[in-house]
Amino acid sequence: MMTNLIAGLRAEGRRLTRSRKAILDVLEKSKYPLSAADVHARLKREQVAVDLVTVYRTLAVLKKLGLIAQVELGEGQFRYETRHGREHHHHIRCRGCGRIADLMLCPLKKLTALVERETRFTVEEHSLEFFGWCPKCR
Amino acid sequence: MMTNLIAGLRAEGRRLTRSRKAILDVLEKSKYPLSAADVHARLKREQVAVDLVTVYRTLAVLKKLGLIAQVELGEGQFRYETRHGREHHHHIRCRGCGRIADLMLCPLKKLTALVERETRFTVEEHSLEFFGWCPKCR
DNA sequence: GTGATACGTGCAAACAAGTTGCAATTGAGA
DNA sequence: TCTCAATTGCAACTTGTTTGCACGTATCAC
Ligand SMILES: [Mn+2]
Ligand SMILES: [Mn+2]
Ligand SMILES: [Zn+2]
Ligand SMILES: [Zn+2]
Repeated sequence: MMTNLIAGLRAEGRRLTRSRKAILDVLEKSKYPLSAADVHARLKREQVAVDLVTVYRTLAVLKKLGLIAQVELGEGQFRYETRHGREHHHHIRCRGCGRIADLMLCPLKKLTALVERETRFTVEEHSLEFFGWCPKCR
Repeated sequence: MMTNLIAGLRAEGRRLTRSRKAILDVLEKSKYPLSAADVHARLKREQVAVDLVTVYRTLAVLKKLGLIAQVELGEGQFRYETRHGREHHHHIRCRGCGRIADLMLCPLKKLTALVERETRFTVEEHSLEFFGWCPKCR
């Protein structure tokens, strides 16, 4: 991951900084996608002083480098999760407590061709999220 | 649809108003999901004076009544579309021009049981959106 | 139809997520 | 170590959405 980060940054003439390492590290350690505010809060907890604006800017860079993925879960905010070492997958969010769990499967791998035929668009990406109730909230 | 609206409203002790009819009507006529601002702009174009705040409040009511669905397409805003007379379906959005097209299929109908087994959540809903390039932008 | 009343609306203000301008700081190559 | 463009922090801003409150109006009982 750090290797990908360095390589990606250099390829665009960008620099490896303490903030960037720390932010990517926070995402690597999380079991679920984090919002910019989440990342910022965790950095603070770890005594890493990084401004929220830098978090936003860094998330944009990491996303452009393809190191993290942006996720939308109906909350009116974006979340981000690392792509390193994790296969393409999706999520489910509890409508009671907000808990987010990974769903390590994707029924769409084979469907791209069909979607392209139906819509006449070229498909580049997709998002698939589920909403429901976790065992505790049910 | 107007029938559903009246019935739904009454069931909750709410009233049928000019604004609510007009907003639902705008959504019924649109071929793609609209943002609150979109709805507001179309009302203005039709000389229907409704405040943007009322649009937001009405969208919330219609959503609660199950008459409209909320859609997220990676834009940092919500869109809404009527459910009346339209089967459950999904969308694709062009990364060039922003055009949104319906995709009248859902590969997930049979998948709920599997998702519930995998995650131990109860599944209530899902969102599936595609991103790519339309013929003109490709 | 009239009146009472609770629901709905407009306007201003507040919020919240995310972005931008700019001066000061710092990573990376020479 | 020096140079300089990339990065950062801070303040201000933009955009999408929500809230408070006084006034307006749909609905219902009479
Ligand atoms: Mn995940
Ligand atoms: Mn649609
Ligand atoms: Zn997938
Ligand atoms: Zn579906």
